[in-house]
Amino acid sequence: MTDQRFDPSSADGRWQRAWEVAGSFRADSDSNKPKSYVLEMFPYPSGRIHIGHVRNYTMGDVLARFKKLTGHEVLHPMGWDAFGMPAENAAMEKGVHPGGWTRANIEHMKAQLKRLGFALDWSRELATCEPEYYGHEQALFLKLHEAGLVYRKESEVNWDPVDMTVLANEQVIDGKGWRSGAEIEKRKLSQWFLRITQFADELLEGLSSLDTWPDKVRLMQENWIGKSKGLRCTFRLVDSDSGIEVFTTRPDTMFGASFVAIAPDHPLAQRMAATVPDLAAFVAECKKGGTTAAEIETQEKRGFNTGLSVSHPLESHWHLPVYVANFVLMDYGTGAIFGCPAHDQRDLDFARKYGLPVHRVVADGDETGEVFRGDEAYTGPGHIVNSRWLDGMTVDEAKAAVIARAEHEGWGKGETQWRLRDWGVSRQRYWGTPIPFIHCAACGIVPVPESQLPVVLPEDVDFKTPGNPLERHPTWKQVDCPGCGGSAQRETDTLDTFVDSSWYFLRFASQPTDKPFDRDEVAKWLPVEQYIGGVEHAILHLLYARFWTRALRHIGLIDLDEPFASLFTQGMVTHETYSRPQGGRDIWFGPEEVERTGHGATLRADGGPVTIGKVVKMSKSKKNVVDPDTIVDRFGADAVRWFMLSDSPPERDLPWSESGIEGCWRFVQRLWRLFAEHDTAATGEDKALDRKLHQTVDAVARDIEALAFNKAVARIYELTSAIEKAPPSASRSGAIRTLVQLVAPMMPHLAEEAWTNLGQQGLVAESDWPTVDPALLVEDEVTIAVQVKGKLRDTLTVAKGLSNTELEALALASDKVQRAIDGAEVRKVIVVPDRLVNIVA
RNA sequence: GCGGGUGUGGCGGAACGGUAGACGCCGGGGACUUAAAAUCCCCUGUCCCUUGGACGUGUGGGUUCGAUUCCCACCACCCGCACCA
Repeated sequence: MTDQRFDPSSADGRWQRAWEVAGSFRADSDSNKPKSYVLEMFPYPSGRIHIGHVRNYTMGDVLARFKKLTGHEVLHPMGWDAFGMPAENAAMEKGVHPGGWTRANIEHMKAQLKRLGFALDWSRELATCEPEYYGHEQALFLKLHEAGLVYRKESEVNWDPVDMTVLANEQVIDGKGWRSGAEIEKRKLSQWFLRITQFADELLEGLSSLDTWPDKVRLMQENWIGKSKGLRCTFRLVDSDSGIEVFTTRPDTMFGASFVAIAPDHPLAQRMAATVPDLAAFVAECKKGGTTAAEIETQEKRGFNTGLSVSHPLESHWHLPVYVANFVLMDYGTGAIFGCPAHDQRDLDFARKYGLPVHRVVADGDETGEVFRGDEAYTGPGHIVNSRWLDGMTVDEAKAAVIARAEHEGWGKGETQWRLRDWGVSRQRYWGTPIPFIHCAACGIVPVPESQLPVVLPEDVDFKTPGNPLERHPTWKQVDCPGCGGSAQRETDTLDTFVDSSWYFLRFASQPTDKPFDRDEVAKWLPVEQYIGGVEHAILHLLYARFWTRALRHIGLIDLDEPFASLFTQGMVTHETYSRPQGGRDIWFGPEEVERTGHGATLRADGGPVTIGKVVKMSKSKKNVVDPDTIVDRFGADAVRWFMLSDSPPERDLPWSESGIEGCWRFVQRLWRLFAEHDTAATGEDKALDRKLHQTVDAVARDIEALAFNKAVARIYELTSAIEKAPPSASRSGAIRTLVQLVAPMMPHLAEEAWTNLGQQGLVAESDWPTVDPALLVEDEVTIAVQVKGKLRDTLTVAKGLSNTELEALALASDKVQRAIDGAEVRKVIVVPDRLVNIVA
């Protein structure tokens, strides 16, 4: 006799051990089954698993388990994106070592993941912070260097002048350092770059082959790469031989130009600043603040009139003033622009502020006057006006015409420009992959010989003072030059952690000790059939991984263009917030501190009311987090997994709720009763139930493959109700056995327990997905909607496949329809077979 | 500021241009019980002159016999913006 209730506290661990003993989720490279590589973005080991991880990994797990049931050899691995800033912050705040902290976090989080019963091949686990991983990364970096894809150049960082350290963008708050509170400055450093722009065209073209990626991600990447055709041309300085080189994507608006602006770090600005103190002060002022685009573009547009003038290339006696402006970026184009205020918002803001002329040169309607009014630039299509020989052309025609003339007259040429910039990978930090180069006074910058890899991080570092501990370490950076043998220094920059995550999916395919990956194993498993992670990675991580894959193919290490055949971006897990104003600001309470009471909520501690706030992403600062361990303790892994899959479509946010998880718990028990209490000896056929069963199996399979888990869940609820209501029969017994298999990918522990209790041999995780009889998928009756002038007036249940005339006659015979027509003349009847009749009267 | 997305009952959501609200949660009523828990059954978009009807998918327009779905404009919220991962 089975227990009355399903007890996850005993069943979960028992089945997790059974899978481990059976090696159910070991991926066998030599299997001749079709291969399926299911991958979720690996986590940063922050300390504890977040409920968002649980959602992400549950989705991948359902797919991986389903693939196994449908006859695939599945690779479903897990690892750790283990380098990064939080470990150094912990070291500074708590005095622990980043390595010890990270490894302890990994142990804890691994145990948390295991409790959820994920079908992972733990034999392939990796952590990017171990030399066994990053040593291979150093070797790859050196190979890319040999191929000319790695170089050094100057680039700006956020400099904290008090802590004397480089800050990440997130450490700059309102232009000030997060610890010191000092005003941040932009400072130039010589840094390492990867030549991603060499692949810009390929990365753009490749997007069209990724037709199972979300359109939004492809669009975002396309915009990020930002291919644009434009004109590079020279504006000659008046009374000088030299000029200012400008790049523009809008040569059509050239006659609307009213000024030229250069970046504060443009060579001309730098030269002039040396002799003009006011300009030097302005340039220094521009150095304040952070380096992010959002910050630069939202700050007030300011400029400094240099007093210089340039001639307009199309009209040499027409002179334009030259400004140094804080919104012009040295990194993009030539570091100089011409401003056409009427048709660019930034230029318009600037022109209004400095009283510069605003000429309309593109018109979309009757308004064609030269004087442009208002504070909203017109950037849409139209025809050119007030522009001499360009008048009447479309924007595109005018662009081509100006480029043609510039090339003919020799003052400029058409050019393709990319918004994408090369990837700066230098980080002035300890907890990352050391960049394997040596600085020698005699030989310059020399690669570490492959035989000396890995360059291992020193363990004995201190975090008491800010800055890079590698730089300060007493001995680590002192080495002999591999070239001349003289004394030299190691590079102390480490690699951006995005490098670590740009090839981990290759290392999962095989883990040889003498090389980063085995080419044949990569060929067997890659590309990843389904990659799942958050939208926040839509651009950077995914673009870098695509680039790295192409770069490795370029140097002949693999034969793969795109690493991820299909991509899915899941939504966040959210929760309502609880707060109470105190001392002029809100203080927040966690869900476990609060009692929900009908409409409101009270604080358990004092019984007083708290405000129920917005439903937002779970975060420590708002305290609206739930801990996966706690809920697994209370409800077991299956109820938690089921909740992760129910209700919300997987690409949308999922609001966590106490009542929701309780509902899932009740459903687990409801299934358990159904499995335990039914009459296994019953005989006889139940055609309607058979039909429902086969329709459900078919639909659930399609839903899982489309990752529409919420729909699969809804169908399983429907089938469960249908089985519960059906009288005992052989059909019903069969349906219950099949239902166990349907829920097995989602609630694997319950399913194993039930499978055994039903007398089935082996593990349900290793069984075969039920087959569908196509004959049972079709219904023989359909319900037809009958509308009069588009409004529903009646429904008819009729045999499937009636002709249009039969349906029309049946519809007109309806009393309700006749009442709605009310004697009016029937002008038209629209019939959609097996669906609807619409009478237009 | 720029790029991308989302918007449907009290809540999460479903719906090849064709019956809006499947399925779940909450709530209400009932059954069982000494009682509670658990479980089961029924009801549950709003409004009205309630055997019926009107309204209703962020807002305002448009296309169509018919629009949650397609087009245009707007509003609100969310994500990304190159050193958070």
